[in-house]
Amino acid sequence: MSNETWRPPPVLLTVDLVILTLRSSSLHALLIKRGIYPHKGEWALPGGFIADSNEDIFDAARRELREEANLDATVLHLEQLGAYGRPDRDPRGRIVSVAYLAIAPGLPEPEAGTDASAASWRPVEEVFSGHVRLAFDHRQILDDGLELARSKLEHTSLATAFCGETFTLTELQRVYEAVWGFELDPRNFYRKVQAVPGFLTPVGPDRRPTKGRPARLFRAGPEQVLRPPMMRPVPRTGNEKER
Amino acid sequence: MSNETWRPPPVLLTVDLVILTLRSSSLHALLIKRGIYPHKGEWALPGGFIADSNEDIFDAARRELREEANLDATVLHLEQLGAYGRPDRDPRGRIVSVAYLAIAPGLPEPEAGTDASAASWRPVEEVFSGHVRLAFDHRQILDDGLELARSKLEHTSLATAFCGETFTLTELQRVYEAVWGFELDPRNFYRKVQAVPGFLTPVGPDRRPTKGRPARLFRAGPEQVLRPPMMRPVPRTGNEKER
DNA sequence: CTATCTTCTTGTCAGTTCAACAAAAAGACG
DNA sequence: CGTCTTTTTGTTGAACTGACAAGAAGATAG
Repeated sequence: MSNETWRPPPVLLTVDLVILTLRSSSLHALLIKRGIYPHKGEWALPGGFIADSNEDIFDAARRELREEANLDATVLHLEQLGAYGRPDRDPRGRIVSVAYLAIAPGLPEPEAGTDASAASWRPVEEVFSGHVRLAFDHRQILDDGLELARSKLEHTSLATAFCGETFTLTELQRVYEAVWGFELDPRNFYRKVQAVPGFLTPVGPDRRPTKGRPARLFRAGPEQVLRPPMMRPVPRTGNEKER
Repeated sequence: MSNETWRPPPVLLTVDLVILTLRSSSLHALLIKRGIYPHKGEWALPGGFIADSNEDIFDAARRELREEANLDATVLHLEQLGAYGRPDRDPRGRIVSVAYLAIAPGLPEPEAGTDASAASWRPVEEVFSGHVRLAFDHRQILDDGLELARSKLEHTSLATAFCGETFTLTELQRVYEAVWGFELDPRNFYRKVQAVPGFLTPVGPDRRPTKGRPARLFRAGPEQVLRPPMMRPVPRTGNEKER
C-alpha cells in the first residue's frame, strides 16, 4: 500500500452453477464430465470464464445456463451462492469462481457443451453417499448450494421453482420431501401450505387426474417470504428434551 | 471459446466489509471517509484489494478487519455476503468485490487506515433515512448485509456475536430490537429465548448489577441453529415495506 | 430503616398452531 | 358393483404465542 508503484494482483473469474431439479421424485444436479485440461475426465459443475471484461457476473451465469444446460433463466430461479477463491483451488492460477444456485422445474435432457464431453442429471444422493468425486472445490459448492436450497425452502417460496406453471399440492410436497430427505404427512402438509398467506393461489376449478382422486391445481402466489415458515423436521440429534 | 488463443479477461479483486455493532442500544456500521481517488471524500465501507496472488479472500477480509477497524476476527463473527461485480461499479476498471459481514461485540474506537482519512461508527439509521451517500455500490452491500443480519437473527445464534463473552438477557434483547427495529416484550422474550435448546448456557450464580434487580448472566450455547426460531414481528399490512 | 423506584423473573390465561390419526370424497379399474 | 388409490376434510390433545399481572431483588432517597 505504501509503494506508489504497487498494483493489485489480477485474477481470473469464472461462474459455476449448481442446477437442481426433480426427476421421478428425487433430487438431481446437473454435472458435466470435463473435456479439457484441469481435472479432465472428472465430474464437475457446469460453468466457465466470463466472456469479456464487460460481462456482468449474473449475465455470465445466465449465459452458461443457456450454453451448458440449455435452460432459459427467465423461467427458473437463479441466485448467487457466493464466491470461492481459495488460492490453490485451480492449478491454472488464481481463479475465483462465483457460484450460482439454479432451480429448474422441468426435465429437458442436457446436451454436451464446448468444454464438456458429457452432461447429465445425477442424483445428489449418489454424489454424496456413493463417492462421485467432483473436480476443484465443486463438492463444497454443491454442498453449500444444497444447504441453501434446504434452508430457503423453509422460509421462502423457492419450492415452487421446482414445479411447473401449475402444480398439485402433492407435487409440491414431493419437492419438500426430496430436498429435505424427509417424508411428510400429506394431510398436515395440505392444510399447512395453504394456510401461508400469498404462498399459493388456486387456479380455476380444473383438477389434475391422477391414479386416485383428482387433485386441485395451484400456481405460485405473490408472496416470496413464508410466514409462518414451513419448518423441516428435526435433523435427528442424539440428545433431546432438555428443559 | 472457439478461438485457440482466447484468454479470459483478468479482473481485480477487493474485499469490502459490513461491520455492525451496537452502541448505546442502536445499530452502527463502521464507515470510512475515502482518502484516495475514486469517490475521494465520500463515505464508504472499509475494504481493499487483496494483498497478493496467494492471499485467500477470507484472509484478506480478516486482514482488512485488522488494518482498518483494528478488530480481531477470532472474537467476532465473519461471514461472506456475496460477490459484487457489476462492470461499471468502479471507474478504475473491472473490479469485483467480495463482501463480508462482520459482527463486533465491543466498542473499540476505530483508527484511520492508510487509504482512509477517517473511520467512524455511524448509526445505520442515519445512513438510510438521512441520506449519507455511500461510494460505489456500497449502499447496496450495506443493505444486503443488514438484511442478512436481520434474517440470521431469526434462526441462528448470530445475536450473541453482538454481545460480549457473557451477557444478560436484556442485553440480548437490545440486540434483537436494534437490528430488527422492533420493541419486544421483556417477559415473553425472557422465556422464549431460554426455551430454545442450546442457544444459551447460564453461567454460574453471578449476577450483573444494573439499575434494578441484578440480572442472570449467560454465554452463547453450543447450538448454531435456533429451533424454534425467534420470529420477528410482522413487518406487513398487505402493502410493501417502505424505505 | 422504610418507602419507593427500577429492572429482572415467574405466573396466568385465552387464542392459535401443530402433529398425529380417522374418515369421507372422487375418480380408476377390473 | 366393489375395491384400490389418492385427495380432501375433521378431530383432538399437546405445545406454543402474545398480552398482561404480579412477585423478587437490589439501589436510592427521605
